[in-house]
Amino acid sequence: MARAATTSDAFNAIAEPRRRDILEFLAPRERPVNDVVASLSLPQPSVSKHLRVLLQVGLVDVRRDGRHVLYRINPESLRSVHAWTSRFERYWRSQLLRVKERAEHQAKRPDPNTTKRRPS
Amino acid sequence: MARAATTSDAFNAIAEPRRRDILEFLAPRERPVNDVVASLSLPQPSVSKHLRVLLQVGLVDVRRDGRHVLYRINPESLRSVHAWTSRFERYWRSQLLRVKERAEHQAKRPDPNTTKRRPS
DNA sequence: TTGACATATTCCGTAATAGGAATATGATTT
DNA sequence: AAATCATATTCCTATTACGGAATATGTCAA
Repeated sequence: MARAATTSDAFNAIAEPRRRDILEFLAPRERPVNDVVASLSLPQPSVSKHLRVLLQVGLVDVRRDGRHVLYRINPESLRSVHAWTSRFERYWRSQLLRVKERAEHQAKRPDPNTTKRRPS
Repeated sequence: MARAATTSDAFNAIAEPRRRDILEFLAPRERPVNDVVASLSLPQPSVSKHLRVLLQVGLVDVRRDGRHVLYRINPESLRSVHAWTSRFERYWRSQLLRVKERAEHQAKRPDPNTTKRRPS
């Protein structure tokens, strides 16, 4: 059956690194396509195609202004991904805690490699 | 060049919904392959293949115990994805704020389409 | 209308997927 | 050693993605 379409959901859409770059670039404010092209040094057709994917999964919105087409992120669509990863937050937190505890035990018998040092 | 390999990073690996299901199942504690098979009702070879992908990107770890092979999540690897989406948190927060403000203005001049209604 | 600018679409080739079925490998028990 | 249990690998196929190049579409200006 092959891999799921990139347009099937946000998870598939953001698997492509360039699309993540585009989203980051659009985050602060809406931008015309050519700004993306210039900023990321990608061929214009490539950017248009990536934007289309992002649009189809609702990660960006568009509006036209004269001959410019302005894209902006729809951050709401990223919440699903954020929410999913958040389910694992407690696990990496407890993992960090274990690391921290180990470090504190170490502190009783200090490790020369870990002690403070100034740049010589 | 075709799509990036599913094994190239966590983003690509979790694009596959079954792999996300597997990670959720493994989250509480390590499990043998057959538990995953039984729990998710997937063919065993399919599970083994998915686990291999997850292993290659570091999303899970393994250890052998007799004839069982126990997989466990490595939540640390999901932090990168969480961290990336977090960069957009402030944007959806302000988006929510705008929605909330609109709602409060609406409250002053109630919209009949929005007012409460009981099923007739 | 013609031209210039901005963006989108199409066509092509290559590469890589996930699923299914069959089979191989590894470990344990009898 | 043979049978059994647990897991991994291989082979096959249909589908799809991405990049590049060329071209189409759309909008404004002169």
